Amino acid sequence: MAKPKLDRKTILRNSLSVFKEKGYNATTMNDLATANGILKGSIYHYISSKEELMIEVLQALNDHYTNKVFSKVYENELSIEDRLDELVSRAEQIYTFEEGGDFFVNIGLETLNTNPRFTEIIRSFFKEWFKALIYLYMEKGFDKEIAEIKAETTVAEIEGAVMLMRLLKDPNYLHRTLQNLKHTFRQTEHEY
Amino acid sequence: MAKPKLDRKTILRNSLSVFKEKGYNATTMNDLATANGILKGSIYHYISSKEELMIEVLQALNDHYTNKVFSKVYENELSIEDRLDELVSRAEQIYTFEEGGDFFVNIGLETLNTNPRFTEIIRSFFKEWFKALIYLYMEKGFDKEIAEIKAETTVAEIEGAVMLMRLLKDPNYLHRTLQNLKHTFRQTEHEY
Amino acid sequence: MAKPKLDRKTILRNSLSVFKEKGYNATTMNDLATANGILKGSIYHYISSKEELMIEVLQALNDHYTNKVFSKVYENELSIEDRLDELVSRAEQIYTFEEGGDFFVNIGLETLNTNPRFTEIIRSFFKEWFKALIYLYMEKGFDKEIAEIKAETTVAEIEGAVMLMRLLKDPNYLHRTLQNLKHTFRQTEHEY
Amino acid sequence: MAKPKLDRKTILRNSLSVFKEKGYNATTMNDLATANGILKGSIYHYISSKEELMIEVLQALNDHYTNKVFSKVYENELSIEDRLDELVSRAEQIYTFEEGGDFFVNIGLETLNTNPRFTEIIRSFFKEWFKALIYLYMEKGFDKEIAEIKAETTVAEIEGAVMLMRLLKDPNYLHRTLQNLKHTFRQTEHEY
DNA sequence: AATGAATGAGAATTCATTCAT
DNA sequence: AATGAATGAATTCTCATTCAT
Repeated sequence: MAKPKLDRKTILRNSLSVFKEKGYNATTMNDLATANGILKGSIYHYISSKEELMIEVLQALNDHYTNKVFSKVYENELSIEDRLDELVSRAEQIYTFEEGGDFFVNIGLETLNTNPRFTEIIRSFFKEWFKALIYLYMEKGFDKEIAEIKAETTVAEIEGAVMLMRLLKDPNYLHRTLQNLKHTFRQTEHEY
Repeated sequence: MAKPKLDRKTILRNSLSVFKEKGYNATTMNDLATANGILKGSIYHYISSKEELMIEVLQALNDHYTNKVFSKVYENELSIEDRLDELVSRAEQIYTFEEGGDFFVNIGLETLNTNPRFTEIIRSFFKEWFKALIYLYMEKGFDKEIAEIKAETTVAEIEGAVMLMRLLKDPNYLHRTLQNLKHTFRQTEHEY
Repeated sequence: MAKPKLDRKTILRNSLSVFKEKGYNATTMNDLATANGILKGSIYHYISSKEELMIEVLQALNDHYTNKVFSKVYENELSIEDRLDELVSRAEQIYTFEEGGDFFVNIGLETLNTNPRFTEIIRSFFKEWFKALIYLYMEKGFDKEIAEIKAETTVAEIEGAVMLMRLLKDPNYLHRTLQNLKHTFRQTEHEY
Repeated sequence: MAKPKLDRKTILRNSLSVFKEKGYNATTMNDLATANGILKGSIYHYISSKEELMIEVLQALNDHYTNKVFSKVYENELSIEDRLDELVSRAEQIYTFEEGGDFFVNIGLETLNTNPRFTEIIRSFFKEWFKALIYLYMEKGFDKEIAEIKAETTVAEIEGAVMLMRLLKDPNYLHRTLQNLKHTFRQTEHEY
């Protein structure tokens, strides 16, 4: 046998893909091994347990969003509106094409009462997202309190739309929601 | 020993409560039996399998919402606004107090790729909900197309808020979202 | 199928017999189930884990020795010499016929650095044995300090003989050792 | 990278040390490799299997005792008493400092019914030990039969004491036993 | 020689389901 | 109906061993 030498990133990506499709409990170690092109027993060369693997996946995703997506919001090169657009586009791209951007919600809800370690990471993801949106809305001129509510509503809307998109197999839900968000954001100033 | 014979409704309610807390896969037949005050072996006197039980639970819930909640929307005794209020209040009550009103979403997402029979019922639930909202928005004067979008957005917002409420353990998300919805609904006419 | 309804004692006896033959690590749950006339999956109706089963076995044995064997030593109906004889005969009977009376030693040594919970029970067994012998030797007129050394030597000799008996498949080791013990005990007084 | 090539003796010593601590079944090839400063896959350059390794370890130990320890007994340079002292001192040193001199007993008991090849070597070790002691006791003037019994008792006492020492974590057991042995040996003649 | 990776045969344990009483 | 017991398939994880580089 040659040496495909699975690197960490590949393993995490392949595993994410399986977890996305089946959720945590319904995913077997066999599923994960197969997705990585190896046999059940071999996956333990790379990970120590199913739970640890999920935690690594969640952490990697959280890091990615925090450092690569949400962080854009604090860079001054673009206008505020463009930064929201950027954030939204990234979200749409992720949710639509990687089919399962609502991973945090899915896993979060499925394991809410059984795996506090998962929940912790997932909460931190949403807090970072809130922070980014609150920052944007405050830059846009809203009071902190209002900005907070708007941030929460935005996230709720996006997550709700993603969920409907998945359940009802209609990608338009998300697209419409995001369009609406961008539109509203640009308009908002006129109201105040 | 005169154990009160378990009636269908009781079983479904008790089972729903367990499924809500643990999800589908993580719930064992033992959990379900215990929640019904009987032993594992006995539950098969009432149901034929875990899967059928879940289907019955989903169907009962769907029936309840369709016939008791969404149907109110078509009754002309109240004003349109009051009918939305009614719908929203019901939602808040259910989601907040029964802590787990997002049952359809949770189970739907968890079993999306593994149990099409569940998905089917869940989809029909959302379609009924949409229908009710679309009807309301059209009564309010919106075009069909706009009404559809508004209905979807409304559901997405509510479901998103419920998710955040559960994940972040903050019931305010939902309350604020629903307040906002009612408010917007009443105001909308002035814009047009 | 009828209902053989395994009672606790039977399970513990059957399991003891397997553990005696194969030791702790080499015994599989399948071995234990088979010895109890059931299938692997069924044994979990009676026990929660292999480790807990072993603990129960050790505890039952320890209780038996403490309450049924060592306790005889403190009853005044017999002469001291007869009480030692009694203790010794019991030991011989157990070690010889139940082939594996050195269970405590075997399991103790095998799991010394891996299962402190086992070790604890095993230590308590030896302490009770010491206590009984020290009592006898003191009744016989020896100083506490001497009695302690004699007790330890006695146990060491018996256990050593049992080991040799097992390893070398010669039951005479034990018999001779015990004979010698009884003999020496009766003679001792003349020396002092 | 110039790793000092592992010589046979080093491997056997390192492996012995691991087997002593964990026993046969609980020792993994990984434990053995690590103890030898190499990785799991590499150990097969030196040995062919876990079982063969254990056999080599047992054989090396047996050779050592037979040729370096027990053989002293037959050399006429020292008095008989000094030869026993020598034997005993060696025993004490080995058992106490290498903490695990009861290796033959431990492994013997653990694998008695599963690895006859181990048992064979272990039996031969005890036979050599007996032979040496019988020789000593006969030189001392005892009849063959008495000498045999005394030899057996001596070994039983030492092994029993070592076992108690390990289980009860008290090194005094062995020391007292050996002192007693030497003392008795020197005294014995006066009784006859 | 050394190693990293892979393998596959079990190991303990869980659990939905069946069934005799 | 209720139950205790049994079942057997599936699941996670371990580990001795093999092998390409």
